[in-house]
Amino acid sequence: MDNSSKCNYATDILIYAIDSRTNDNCRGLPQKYFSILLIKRDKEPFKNSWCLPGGFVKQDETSFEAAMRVLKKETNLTNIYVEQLGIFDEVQRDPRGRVISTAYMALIDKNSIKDKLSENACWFDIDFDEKDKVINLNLENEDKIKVQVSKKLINKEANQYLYSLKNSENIMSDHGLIITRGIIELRKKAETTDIVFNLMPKEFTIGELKQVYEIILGKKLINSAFRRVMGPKIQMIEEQVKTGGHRPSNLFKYIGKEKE
Amino acid sequence: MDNSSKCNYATDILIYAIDSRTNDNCRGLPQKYFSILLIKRDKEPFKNSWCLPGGFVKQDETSFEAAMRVLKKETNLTNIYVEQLGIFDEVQRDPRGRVISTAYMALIDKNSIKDKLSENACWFDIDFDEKDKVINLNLENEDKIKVQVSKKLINKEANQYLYSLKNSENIMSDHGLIITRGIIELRKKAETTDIVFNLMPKEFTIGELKQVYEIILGKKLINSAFRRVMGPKIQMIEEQVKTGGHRPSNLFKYIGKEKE
DNA sequence: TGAATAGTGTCTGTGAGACAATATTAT
DNA sequence: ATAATATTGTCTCACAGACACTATTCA
Repeated sequence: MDNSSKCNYATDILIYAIDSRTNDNCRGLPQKYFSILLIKRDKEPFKNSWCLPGGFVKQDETSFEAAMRVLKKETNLTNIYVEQLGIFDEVQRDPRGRVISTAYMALIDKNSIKDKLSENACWFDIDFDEKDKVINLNLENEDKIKVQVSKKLINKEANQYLYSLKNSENIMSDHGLIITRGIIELRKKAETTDIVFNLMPKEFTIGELKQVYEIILGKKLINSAFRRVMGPKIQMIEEQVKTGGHRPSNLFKYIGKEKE
Repeated sequence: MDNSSKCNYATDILIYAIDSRTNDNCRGLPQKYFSILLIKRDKEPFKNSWCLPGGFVKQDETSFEAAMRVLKKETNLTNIYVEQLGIFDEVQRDPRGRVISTAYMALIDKNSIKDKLSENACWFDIDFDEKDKVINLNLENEDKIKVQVSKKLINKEANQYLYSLKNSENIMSDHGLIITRGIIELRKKAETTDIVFNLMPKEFTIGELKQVYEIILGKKLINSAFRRVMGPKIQMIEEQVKTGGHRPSNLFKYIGKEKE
């Protein structure tokens, strides 16, 4: 076998979580933010830009194992939801030469992180705006990262779109595109599965759950309909929580669908 | 950059189509079969086994471009539905050394193939049986290929399963697993999108369309409900077809949903 | 008291499942 | 006539959207 098809093989992992920060309004609930963990690069190429946690895949491991290794290093977590997003293999995506990367998406409950983040890691708030043909993604914390992705329908039957990077600032190569694809995938699954519960703590109120669904789906939900749908999937716990100047709420845990 | 993460990079393409063969019953409709195109290997490793069309990815092309190149070579088709299925990168999957492969799934209308298949290519009928924890896949034509895949729930919330190869006969390395994953993906999309129309000719009867849906979904559908759902997506054409000892049927074409 | 959220009730329309009934052709 | 499929109609039930109403807490 000759060398003509040899590529450097890397992995990148999207670590999404929900951040909860108190509001100005003393009676209101804390506001929730959808966020992603990024790393500040300390060497070339893209020095001082932000990038996804990741690295090269070793000869004796799969990209999944490599992604788990990176995840554990950054968050010290194991046993969480991880899904393969796909491969990113544009010829020119890395200035160092041909580097292809398998991207994974992880969903975590931020409260479960006990250790301090590494010095160059940082959670960014996600502002995601999907229009007909363009997606604007803004990530904000220490830095402001702007990404623009164009969206083109390529198969009407299967509702298949082609996403491609238009601009990106302060972020390595195609990582803005990968993040966008992850959010789209998450949104899609949020509408058809209970994937969102992977972002929740073990115990939560229905109000919190609804907040998280609203952030992920990018739209307001109807209260009673939401409760009706969630009802069979969750179970009340004895304890209650008093969160401010309003009626206290019950805590629930996820139990899955009643029948299947 | 050292050589420690260099992999041979390949692509494999699942080419699915519907085959239509006349029945014993002179009044009945021709029976439809779900089928896949395989290639008989003429060299080691796995000489005389069957495998997916594929090959190595060149330095100046993406895996998608490589897959399109293979697809054109085997079928002389372009401009058809193709979707990335994911990467298969188990360390031991190829005896020649580390070879990773990005798999694509293509759906075609078999009637659109005008050229003769290459000598070592052959369409296999698919018999797919998904049980609770095991999937049995049998492919039949010149040879009989048997594949057994185990299925394990790994995330209840997202309805995420891990599929792994248990046995496979007459087929190269993990290609039986890749085919299985493709069928599962197709089934899932058949329930939520109009992806099935990619397997249909431009003009078809509702009966034919229903037959194809029934093969893909692996279950019988209710006639009137099927027509009700398909109604807004299709449009009648002037011509009719007389297909046997029964009322002639109208021809339809796909137009997509009325409103969106 | 009133702001803010928690939780319940109810009306209505849509859409799927089930099944019945009619239509048309070739043998 | 009869087998086989095409096509239409209709009844019921479940469920989602919409919105109103009650409950409870703290400032």
